[in-house]
Amino acid sequence: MLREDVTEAIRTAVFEELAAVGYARMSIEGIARRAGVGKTAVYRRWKSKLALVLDLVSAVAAEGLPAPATGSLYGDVRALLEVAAHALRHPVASQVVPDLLVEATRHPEIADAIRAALLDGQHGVAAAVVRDAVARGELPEETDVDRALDLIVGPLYWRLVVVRGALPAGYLDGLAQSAVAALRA
Amino acid sequence: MLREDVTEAIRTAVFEELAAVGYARMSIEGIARRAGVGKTAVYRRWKSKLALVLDLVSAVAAEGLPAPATGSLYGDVRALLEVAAHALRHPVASQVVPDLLVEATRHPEIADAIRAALLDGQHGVAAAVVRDAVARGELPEETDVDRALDLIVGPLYWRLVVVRGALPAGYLDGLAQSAVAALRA
DNA sequence: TCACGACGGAACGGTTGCGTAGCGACGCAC
DNA sequence: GTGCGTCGCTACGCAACCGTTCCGTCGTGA
Repeated sequence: MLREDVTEAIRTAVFEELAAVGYARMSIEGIARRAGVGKTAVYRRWKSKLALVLDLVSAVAAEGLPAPATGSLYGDVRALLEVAAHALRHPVASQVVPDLLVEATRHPEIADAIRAALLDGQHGVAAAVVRDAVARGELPEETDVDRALDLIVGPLYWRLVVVRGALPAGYLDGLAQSAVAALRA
Repeated sequence: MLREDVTEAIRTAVFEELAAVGYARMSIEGIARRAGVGKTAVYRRWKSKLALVLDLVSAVAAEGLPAPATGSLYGDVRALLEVAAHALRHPVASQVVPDLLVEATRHPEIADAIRAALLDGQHGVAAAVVRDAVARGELPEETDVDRALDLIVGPLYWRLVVVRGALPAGYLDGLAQSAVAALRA
């Protein structure tokens, strides 16, 4: 019986290590060190760094994403941005996500895991939002879900992760407003 | 006198190595190997991996960015997107840029270099586009340049670098149209 | 022609991480 | 109380790079 508290300590350490040094530099030794655990304890649970990360990403995927249903396109978009901003402002997530995205181009398994954990979930939520908006007559029938996602999340991701700029009060409101206008165009 | 052809071979190798393995995994030995050059030749020119990369990024910065002046906001935005899409579809750039952006959070010097090389240039171009549009009455006086950049480049970056999705025909046209609508909202 | 300097290559000692093995200690089930 | 499995820890041989040093070679300018 593997001790659950040790397993949890390792999981936590992996996230911290991933944020601190990135996937490429992350080592099993470093994880064990940070977790206050022997290397053996890690190897007894996962066979490699890749397997370890894939397992954690999949665990995140299982959490799911709340689907907004506020009754208006603006409301739904605003809610979606709120969730996204909350996630991307988290210091660990905002570091780990782009790091793994880059690494994904070198490891197809990571790409698959990220797709399943993040992108698919987002796509599902966006599809529901678009479907509802079409039903209400707020959007044309032929609205493309992927394009909608680009327009809604893209600007926020750019600001928070690429430029790493501030998020002034009212920014999300304006962004939601702009996104709705963009979707209608 | 350092031989220019050797210097150039090293520069090329760094870009390739950066794209292939990323900054974290990149080694001086690997660069020299790829360039078909002795380690000595590299160390004779740059004192470290960081100095080497900073020098290359600065060189890119010196190239500058063309400022569109098509006479309409839509035309300017469309042109800007064309340039950005061209850059981000380049296999090396689309790998190196996000990699260095992540690394920038760990090395302030890289953050500064990237800012000088890419973000400042973009900001300048966007400022000119917004200024012209305001002068033509296409945009309100108080339009924020950073927000405009988020709305224009964000969706494209998201699609090309994050989702790594295709760029169907007419996508940029639609995106430019949406961005203009978003800016006016 | 000759001296100088950059060249590629090999080797140096040192560090770090790999994945594995063996250690005694501890805790839990029977 | 006895055994079994996991625990943290140390050590192993191996590999990759680090940054430096010393070769012998080659091209160029004086």
